[in-house]
Amino acid sequence: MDTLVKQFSIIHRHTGMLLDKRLRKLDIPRGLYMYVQCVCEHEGSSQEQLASLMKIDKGWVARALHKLELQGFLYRVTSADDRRQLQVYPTTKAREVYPHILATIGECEAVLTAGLSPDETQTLRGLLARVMSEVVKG
Amino acid sequence: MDTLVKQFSIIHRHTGMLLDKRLRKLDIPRGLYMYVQCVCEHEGSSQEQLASLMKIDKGWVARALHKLELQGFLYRVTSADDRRQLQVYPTTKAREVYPHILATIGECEAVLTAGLSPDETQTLRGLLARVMSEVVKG
DNA sequence: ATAATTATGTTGCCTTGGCAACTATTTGAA
DNA sequence: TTCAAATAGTTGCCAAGGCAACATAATTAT
Repeated sequence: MDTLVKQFSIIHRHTGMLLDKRLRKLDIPRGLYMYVQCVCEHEGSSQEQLASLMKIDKGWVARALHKLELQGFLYRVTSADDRRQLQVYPTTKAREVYPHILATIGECEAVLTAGLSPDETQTLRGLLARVMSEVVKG
Repeated sequence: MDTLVKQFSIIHRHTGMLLDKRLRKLDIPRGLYMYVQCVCEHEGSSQEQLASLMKIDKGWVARALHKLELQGFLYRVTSADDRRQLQVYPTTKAREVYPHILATIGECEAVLTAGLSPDETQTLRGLLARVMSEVVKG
């Protein structure tokens, strides 16, 4: 039996490949889908907040959002009450693509759970949630 | 509840950070521990075989093994019966560091499973093994 | 036996993402 | 009030890894 570390590594990398293949058809920059998703679901959040939601380095978040802004998926406005903050909003383009992103994620999850019963899938989700909360606190 | 895709992404990235922190103390190039481990456990395999065991792109495997060879963790000899193949062997340095790698992986797994009972951990391993076999076949 | 195909490894180019240093703003304390 | 500390974002640098093109060697078919 493999180690958990190895299992997570393999699953994550191959899930990424599945997503890439499917997202390329929509005109979404591969690997940036999650920023579009997150911004659609948390309109007006600051970059720091988005980084914390996704548990991703704020430096990379800044770059990713910049790219997506250039490509017309979102826009950023300086917050009125704290001029350091940028509030991020989705454009119409993002909102149009959002349901397709959800569908794509759904397809990938269907692949991941193809060998599992609905009950087992639920068990897995729960266990992962608990693993996640341990690993993020280090 | 987060999507599985997101959960796997967060867990994988943060597990990587845990490993990095610990491996830096041993003199192992961060992120290359798994190649040392794999070569110790499958002496004499070709690069193609190692890539397939780890489900990692052979191009990156070639580069990783080259680095590790320069740092004295392994050596590669052209196979006698197929002169295209390189057979990879661990050096004494690798064998010395191997138990520390296992210990480090163990520590990280302890963090991951800190919120789980032994039974739940076993369940998780089993579910992940099945998810893995689905995702690698695409 | 030679030509076409397949297999192995190498390399270039690309993206994701972590870390650290830096700037600018805001807040809090002397 | 002014000066120090905390906070938000940006940028440079680095590593991991996927993909495709390539060279060389082996295999198969003609």
